[in-house]
Amino acid sequence: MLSELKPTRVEDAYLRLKDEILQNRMPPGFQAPEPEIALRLGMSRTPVREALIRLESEGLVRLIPRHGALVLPVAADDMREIYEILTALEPEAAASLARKQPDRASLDALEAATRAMEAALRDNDLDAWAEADDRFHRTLLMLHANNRMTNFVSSLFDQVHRARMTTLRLRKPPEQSTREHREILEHILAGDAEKARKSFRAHRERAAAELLSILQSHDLQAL
Amino acid sequence: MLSELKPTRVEDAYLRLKDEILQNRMPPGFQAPEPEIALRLGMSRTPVREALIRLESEGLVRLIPRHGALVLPVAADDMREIYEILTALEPEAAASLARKQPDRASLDALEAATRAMEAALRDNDLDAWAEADDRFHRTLLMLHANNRMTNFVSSLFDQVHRARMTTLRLRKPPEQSTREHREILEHILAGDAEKARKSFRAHRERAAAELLSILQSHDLQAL
DNA sequence: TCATGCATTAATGTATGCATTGTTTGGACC
DNA sequence: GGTCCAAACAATGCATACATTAATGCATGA
Repeated sequence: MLSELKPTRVEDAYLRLKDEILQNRMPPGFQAPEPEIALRLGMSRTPVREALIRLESEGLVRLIPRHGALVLPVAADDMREIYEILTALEPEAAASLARKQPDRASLDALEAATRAMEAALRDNDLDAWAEADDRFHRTLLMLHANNRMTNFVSSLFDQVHRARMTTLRLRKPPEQSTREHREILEHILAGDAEKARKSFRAHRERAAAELLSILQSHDLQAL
Repeated sequence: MLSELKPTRVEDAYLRLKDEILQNRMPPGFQAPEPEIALRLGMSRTPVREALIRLESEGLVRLIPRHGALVLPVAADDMREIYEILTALEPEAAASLARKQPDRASLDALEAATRAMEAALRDNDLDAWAEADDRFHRTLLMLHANNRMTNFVSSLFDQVHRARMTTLRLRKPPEQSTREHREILEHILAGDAEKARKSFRAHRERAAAELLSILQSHDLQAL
């Protein structure tokens, strides 16, 4: 009845374009008209158009009337907006998770991500660290069971992805950040909602400040 | 150069459909295929399609493969999701506004909205009250200058709009809510970020509890 | 050289066409 | 009457066509 198993071109275009943007193969400032993108993707304008609209609603791209799609930079002010929202939402999710006292199994994924961060830190493998960090945050969201929040926050993660990749190597090893994740996890495990919230909030506030300061000191106004 | 002043059909379709949904002229459960909607709006499927995609991303509609667009109900669990997010975000905006100490002029709109609520309460004009309430919340967001937050929260307001319209008349006059708005405003004016945050949070938590309890006691699982 | 305006080009917004595929209907058969 | 199947129907996803209109290039003239 409801198969739902047919990969549509819109979906394909969406995923491919998003990937190109996040991997910086279509860097900020890159601009192309619909027909050109359609040509590159080997499909007609119609599905490309719909994919672009979606990317625009997620803040990765801007559609400029006669100039095609522009891959947006993420400027310092965007970071401010995004981190402000993350600072408000994620701690809420963490607190609620702590309150819920989910079964150990659900938390295994969080535990695994945290361990992966710690291991990556030891190995000095920044890419692995970033991946694990991302996984931690996304897992936490999933466990929290608020779809609207999950989707929205995910799109924010995507938006800062490039910036974080850049700054990753412009800063000291993320020891503190790793410790904070462990701490948050402990509070969740202990079922202490208030501490979880506080820790997470501190984590985000520190991360935001650090990111902004790196951007400024390297004069990276926009990524 | 950038005129930006041409009403497009997509925009027209979007606004008209959204209005019909919010005014309950297309009630939850209403379902129609693209061609039919296009016919009703007097345009081709293409712009209708794009408008529907947008409405879907805002959570008002769901596109079901062979059955057209379905106007979504807002169920109790959706309320939970939405209010949880509002409870986290709006107090943040209020706090930051208090911190910023904006010039009196910017706050006039908030003051006006609050006064309008108080007046509407005296006159027992619930529609006017609801309008003023909505205006208060939207104004606060605007003043806060976080576009991502503004847009997202606005879409959440839209989603609960119908439910609030219904419950409006199933409860006692919103005296407490009105008082709370006044209180929040006072804290902002006084520049007390923490109190503003606390008040707003309490406001949202109470409102959420009230709404959910009304829905339950009237057995309105979804609106 | 630089500004001006016209002709050309090209991108968008929208309509329409078409193939695919799921849904529904009308019987035939039990 | 109920069930099963095939044929007709219909909606979607995508391609393509087209009118509009902004951007661009170029020629012209100051």
